[in-house]
Amino acid sequence: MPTRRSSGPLYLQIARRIQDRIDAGQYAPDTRLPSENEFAAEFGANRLTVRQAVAELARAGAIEIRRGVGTFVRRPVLRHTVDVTVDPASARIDVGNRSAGLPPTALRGAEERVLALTAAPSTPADQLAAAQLDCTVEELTRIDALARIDRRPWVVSSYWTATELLGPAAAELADPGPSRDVTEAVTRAIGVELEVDWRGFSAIAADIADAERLDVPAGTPLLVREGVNCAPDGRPVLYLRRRAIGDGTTFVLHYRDGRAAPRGRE
Amino acid sequence: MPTRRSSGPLYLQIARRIQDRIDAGQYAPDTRLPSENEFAAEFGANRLTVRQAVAELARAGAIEIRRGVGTFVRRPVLRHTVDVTVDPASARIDVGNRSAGLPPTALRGAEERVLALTAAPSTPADQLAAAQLDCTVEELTRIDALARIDRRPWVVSSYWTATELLGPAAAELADPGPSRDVTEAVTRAIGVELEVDWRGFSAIAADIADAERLDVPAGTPLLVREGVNCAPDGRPVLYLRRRAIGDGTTFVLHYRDGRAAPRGRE
DNA sequence: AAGTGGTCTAGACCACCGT
DNA sequence: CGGTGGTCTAGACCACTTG
Repeated sequence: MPTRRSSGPLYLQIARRIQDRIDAGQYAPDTRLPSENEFAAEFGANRLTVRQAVAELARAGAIEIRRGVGTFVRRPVLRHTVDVTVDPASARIDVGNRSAGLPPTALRGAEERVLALTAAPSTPADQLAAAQLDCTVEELTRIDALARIDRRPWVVSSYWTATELLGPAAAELADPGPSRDVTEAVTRAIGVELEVDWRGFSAIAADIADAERLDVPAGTPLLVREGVNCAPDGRPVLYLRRRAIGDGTTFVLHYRDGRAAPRGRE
Repeated sequence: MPTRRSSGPLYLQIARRIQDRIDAGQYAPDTRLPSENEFAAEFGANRLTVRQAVAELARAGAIEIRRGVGTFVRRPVLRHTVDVTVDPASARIDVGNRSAGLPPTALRGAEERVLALTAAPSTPADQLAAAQLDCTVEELTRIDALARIDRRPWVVSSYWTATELLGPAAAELADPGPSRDVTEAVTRAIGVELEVDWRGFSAIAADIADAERLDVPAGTPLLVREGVNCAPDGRPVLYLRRRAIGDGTTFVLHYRDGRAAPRGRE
């Protein structure tokens, strides 16, 4: 499923061009974008077509539309964080990680493949990862992977870790051929036992890139599960961020022993 | 913020009328809806206007559009459930519940008010709640509440419990005036100590009703946290389902003792 | 008052799907 | 092939915000 370059509907081409300018910093955060009429003139398209492109970016969360004022590049969102300390006795459980002994039925027909391996990446998400791992983006490698269930795209995962830690095992990971458990492969490449530091849940709109990989419309709700794994000495070593198609996934935490799974689910 | 009846843009009025027919069962699940041209003729509107209404419902997840074929009423989604058993030692921790000793800073400026109290409700969500609590919808009462942070809508919560269990305390709850901790008020009304059975996380698109309550566009990603609380004898007593504006909320689970909160968050 | 985005119409052509 | 949704245009009027 190669990324279409400059094909497809006109409104999508326009949306991509605007998004590219935002990514390039040509339109900075909080900056006002050109008006719909100005875009229409520039791209030689009808205002409604431009409008569709702009609406797409707004749904994807890239820009914000203020009626009667203009459209603006969005800054990374302010989040309300609800913190909970889980009993450290359960520290070894990686919520939602296959290697934690999940019932195999939960992920029957699942496979995961590496999409790309990028050294020294530089998007805003990469900056965040660097902050989590107390290092710079230059020291990082990002691994992008796509998991499918029954051949349908299900979750996009990104893993960040120090390039140095990956070492020669990186080459093996880069081979996009085989299906594998990427979490496990990365952990093995790093070569130390990792323990979970924290996990967070949130929901976002699919941006244009994730939308193409998951084969859903931009703006589709995605369930985000992110978190940090540490080396035994407590140093943060791995930051991961999964985006699952939200309305097809539930993470369930069971708090009581010996009870059945939630009822009434198909 | 009263619900607009038959006002507002034409495309929204049309969307509501179609949604009403779906809710009433007039258009059953998997049924094909009238074509855009047929709707246009019926409502005396342009096809593009109808199209906007239909797109709204599709974003809200109520219908599914199949190109070249037609639009169909969606059935409740098949979900992939990832189950994890948390050490029962942490059974008393209600993830994200204020009464569990969360740092007050996490929810500074928060308030929660009851919106409505409905006996014997009958939507699909109510059916699900009844299944979770091993009873019929006739025996249930649903409590809808809206929490705000700094006066901005933040999360819509629905609580289901047996009408009988609520007893006379229901009248007090129904008073929409005061701000209160609804979880705590309901628990007190029931009169027994409750413990957490399970909690689940998923992401959905805001339907038309939630979109109005949260003052966001239909289709906005919402972070869903749902679960069941039990009486000490193990009987499921309370089912709750919160929908938070997804891109403004993160639930963070800390697995290691004595570590700082996730870094790099604003 | 001027400029912005929001809604609506009329009409056209295309791409996709089933028969 | 016919019907469906998908895209695009041209033009119009409205509602909102700011100066």
